[in-house]
Amino acid sequence: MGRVSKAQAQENRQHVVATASRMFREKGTAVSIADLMKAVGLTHGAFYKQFDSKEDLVDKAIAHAFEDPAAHSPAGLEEPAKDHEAARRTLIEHYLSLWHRDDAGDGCPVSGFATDLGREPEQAARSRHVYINGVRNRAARLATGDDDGMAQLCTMVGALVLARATRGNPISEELLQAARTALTKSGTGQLAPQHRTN
Amino acid sequence: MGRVSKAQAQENRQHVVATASRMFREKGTAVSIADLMKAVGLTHGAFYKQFDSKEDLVDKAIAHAFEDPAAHSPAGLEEPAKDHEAARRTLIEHYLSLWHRDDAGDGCPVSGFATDLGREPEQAARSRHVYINGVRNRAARLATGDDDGMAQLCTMVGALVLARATRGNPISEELLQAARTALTKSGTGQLAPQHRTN
DNA sequence: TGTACATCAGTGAACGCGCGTTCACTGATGTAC
DNA sequence: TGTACATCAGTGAACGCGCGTTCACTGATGTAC
Repeated sequence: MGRVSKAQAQENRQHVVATASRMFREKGTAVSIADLMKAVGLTHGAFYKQFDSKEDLVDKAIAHAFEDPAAHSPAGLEEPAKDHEAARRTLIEHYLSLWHRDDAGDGCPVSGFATDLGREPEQAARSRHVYINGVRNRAARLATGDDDGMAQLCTMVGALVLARATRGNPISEELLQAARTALTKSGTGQLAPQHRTN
Repeated sequence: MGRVSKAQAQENRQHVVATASRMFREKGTAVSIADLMKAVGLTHGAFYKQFDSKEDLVDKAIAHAFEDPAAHSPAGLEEPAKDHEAARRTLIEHYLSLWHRDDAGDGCPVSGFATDLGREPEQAARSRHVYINGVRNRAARLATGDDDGMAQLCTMVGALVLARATRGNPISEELLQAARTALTKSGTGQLAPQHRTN
């Protein structure tokens, strides 16, 4: 295959970033360039025509995940909610759903990249400021009258991370339910369906 | 170096497991056998005289982390506390301390292995039952009259993981403090010192 | 207790493999006239 | 608008390197007599 049109090249580039963004959230940033490019449908040699290095791609993939609207508001949250409290409840329900537990690739990058970023040396990780903005943003959406939302975000991230680690055992669902109850003070005893319905 | 005494071999073996337990919590289970054995002070060839495979070691290292008393009760919690509520408060204070944020290797394995275990295929990870016991155990120690401790554990794990991911930015300390306040309803505004004092 | 020999923890070179990265090459795209 | 040539996204082989694992070898330990 010879040269490809500028528009096609741009499209391929975005496809690589979007795919990396999903694969890194799901499997960690250790996913290899060969596997990534295979998933995109290109050969690994093309990678370096588009990116300086793997590190460069990791930065761009993390930034992309935070711009991905699906990661912000999965399922039925696309249209802006009537009021803050309704939006807060919807966010909690989706965040602690079985769908979100089982589909980390399309899920929240705050949970998806937390451990990988925590293991990077402090001065490296140029994407840390993007991550921190994401944390503040999500906390703000959880804020209530007497809480800035940060403790609630901790509860949600912890519940998701623990539910993923214990998947296959009943405690996984119990953790999600316990967090829901604590955050809404009115647990329904009913978890959201496993897969997206929209 | 020729053969080594049975006692010495046993000691070396335990040293490898203990070191792996710390390094895996800090850097993830991707730490190489070469690096691990170097840290222990042996050559990598000796590894297979003691363990079947790296997977075997990972299982043993995770189990060891859950048996490590320091991981259960860091700093001044060695002696059994007078009552459950005092023990609960002490656990929270230590869990959300700067020491715990900055020393993952000697820290709680529930936080340290959560993401690694979450990325393992469900049927693999023979150490998952050890992990689940650890989760139940810690939740029980946080339980109060109207809460089984699971939502609180989510808050603590989330706060720790997020504080590690954002280290170097003020939000890291804010997250720990927000979680403390939420869990004790009496935040002191004062974080524990960075390093162990005992 | 003393000697002879088997055991086996640790050594260090080597294995095949996958990693991130480089590079000569291809040929359709984009451009200059 | 048509022709000639430069550009450069994508290809696929190759690079050095570190990975998990194997193996012939060493020599102090452990044991049999």
